Amino acid sequence: MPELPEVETIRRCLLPRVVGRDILGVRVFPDPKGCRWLRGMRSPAEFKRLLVGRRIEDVRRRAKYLLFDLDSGEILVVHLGMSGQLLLRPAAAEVPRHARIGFSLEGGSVLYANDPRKFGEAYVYSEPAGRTAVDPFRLGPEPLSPTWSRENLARALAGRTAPIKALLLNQTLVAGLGNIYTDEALFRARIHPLVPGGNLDGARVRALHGAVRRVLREAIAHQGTSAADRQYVDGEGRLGRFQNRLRVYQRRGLPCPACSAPILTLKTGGRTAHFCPRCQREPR
DNA sequence: ATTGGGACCTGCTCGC
DNA sequence: TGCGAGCAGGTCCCAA
Repeated sequence: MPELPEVETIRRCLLPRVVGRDILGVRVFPDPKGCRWLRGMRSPAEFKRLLVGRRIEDVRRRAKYLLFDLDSGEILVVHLGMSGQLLLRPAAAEVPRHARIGFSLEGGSVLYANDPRKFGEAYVYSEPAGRTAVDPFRLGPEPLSPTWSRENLARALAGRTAPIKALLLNQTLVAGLGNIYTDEALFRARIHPLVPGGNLDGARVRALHGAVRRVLREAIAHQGTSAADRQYVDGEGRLGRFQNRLRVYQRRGLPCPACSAPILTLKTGGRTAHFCPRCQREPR
């Protein structure tokens, strides 16, 4: 579910609500098949030991990862996978249906990791021994960073034969884009999703670089995309609003906002790409 | 090395 | 109304 704008929206929601608070307790909800959420940790007990009594000093984002800086110097790393949510609720409120972890915070609230599909993950990064799974710090550049230049994108694409759609989804080339925003950026740059990345000339790389930044900024300004299944909500359970501004994603068969041709979809790399066949020229 | 396909899970929607 | 197939925004792993 959550791509860079959704994770950033969650971060901004949680920041004033959790920073400066102590973690009073950690509850790991039992799962008959094992809690995949903690697969990066040796055990739930180890996870709790590293967190209970720690104060949250900051909440940062790296690509689609949320990083909770702890007063121990360690970092609670959370990735929401496809269906994960971080929900802040009063301690007396109902436990979310798919709760995997509950972090009880000073002040009477509980931060729940709620995730029906269990693709999410949390672990404490305590350089280097505590981390055994994903390394969030070996991702490609942040697309909204001032240092991510169009030359940087051009270098990443040079010589690549894979479809540009697949390359934009590759987190080591540029980090934080998922299926929604790759489709939306390619539409805005008028590039067909199957064009081999290395075939893009300077003008099109420049257009793509600008489109990626614009679409991400606009999506953050609208609190992310809560698409058809409405799974994405921020820490207070609020929906995003960018779904009203999507131009191609989840608009198959609807008219292109630029030229009115019906939006088409295709499959590439196991993902559905949405595009306008008239505005985004077929590669040859 | 790069590319492409499948696997991992559960819940929801759609068509019959 | 009920059922199975297909689909879903992410990442990892493997084989070619």
